[in-house]
Amino acid sequence: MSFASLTLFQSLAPAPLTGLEALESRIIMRSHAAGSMIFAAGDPLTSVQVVRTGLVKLCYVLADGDEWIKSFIPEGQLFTSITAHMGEGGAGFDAVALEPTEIESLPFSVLRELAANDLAWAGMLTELLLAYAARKEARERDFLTLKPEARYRTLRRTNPGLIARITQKDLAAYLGVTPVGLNRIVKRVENDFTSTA
Amino acid sequence: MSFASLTLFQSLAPAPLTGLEALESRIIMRSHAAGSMIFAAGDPLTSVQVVRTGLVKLCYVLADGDEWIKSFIPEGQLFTSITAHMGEGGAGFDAVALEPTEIESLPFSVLRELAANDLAWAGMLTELLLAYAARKEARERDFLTLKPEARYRTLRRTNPGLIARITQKDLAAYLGVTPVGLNRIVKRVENDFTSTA
DNA sequence: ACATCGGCTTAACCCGGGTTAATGCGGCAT
DNA sequence: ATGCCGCATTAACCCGGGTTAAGCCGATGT
Repeated sequence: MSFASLTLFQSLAPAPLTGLEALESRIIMRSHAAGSMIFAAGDPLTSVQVVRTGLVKLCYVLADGDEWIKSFIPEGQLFTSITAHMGEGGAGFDAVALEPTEIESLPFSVLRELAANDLAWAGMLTELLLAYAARKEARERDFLTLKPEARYRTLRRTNPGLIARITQKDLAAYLGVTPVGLNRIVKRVENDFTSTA
Repeated sequence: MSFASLTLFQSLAPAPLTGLEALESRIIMRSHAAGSMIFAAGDPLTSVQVVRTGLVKLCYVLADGDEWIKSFIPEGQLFTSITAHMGEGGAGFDAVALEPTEIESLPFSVLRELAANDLAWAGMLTELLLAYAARKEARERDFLTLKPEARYRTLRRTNPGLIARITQKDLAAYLGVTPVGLNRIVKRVENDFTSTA
């Protein structure tokens, strides 16, 4: 049986991975209804999660109740809280299912163990972190160099599929504007397209 | 002789590193005058840089000439362009010395070679990337959840030393506001402190 | 000593997005 | 079928930071 996480790891490794059975036996599958919380900020988190089907949002919830979305995780992608694995205690954010979602969960310690003893696994981990760092860097760049409207236009161009799957409210929280603000932007952009066409 | 990069790597490795001589022999030292460019966006970049003394800024320069600062690299820190090592071609940003700066440069291929054949080096690379990812994540979070004034207040609290070393113009480019905008913020914050005191 | 240049400061005006609030709509539960 | 709740939409007003422009100051070069 081919779990999503196994093929994901294989695809990243510089050489064939051994010990997949050891990992496979530690995988736990879980289902989450749309809207349900997978883990909350502060929860102790010892595992890595792979989304098999569905969609997850990772979000910071501020003291005043404001919610800002760090990222969306669609099927086939992995997520975890980095700081939780650096001795900082719990997760740094909430994870919430946006659709009926199936998740594979496996202990981070297993992965760390494999990487500490096997060069192919260590190489896989490096690739994983490189890709993650590149994504975070791209997002930092967007926040630094683009205004809200340009951020929306960019996302609309590069990832229309995501926009179609989520609410405007969540999209606003991801882009760093309020729902009302985003609605204005969307209207403006639509007008641009219909009038130009 | 103990190069800065060697002690840096040692401090991150989960186990003692071997083959340090191989690396040491490939280190090139370079001096850069204040204001001089270390590399430009688009330049092919095959090396990793460690700042020994001085201060470097990494910045995106947009088509319209606007400059936004991705990060400041003080002595003892490492920097490189991640995307340049992922087959994307050149560096994604400029690197400019802000002070008289001495830099150790070493081929990334050497590091990759070591990591591909030695678990301790692979572990070091993992730690390095984890720390980097955590920093980028924290900055993303600041942009997402804080307004410009709050970003300035946070930096003022957590890293006053940096503020003292750079111009207000560069600080503005780092915080994502214009120089005029930052100047207003600084004045406001100073007033808060003197009137409360 | 002088001119130059870049960064800092301040002022005036502009504008995009924040805030609040009202309305409408669609999905869901009972 | 009905009531409810959360999201989308729209309007009115507010405000922080953007823009432009002017004056100032200190460092640098001649």
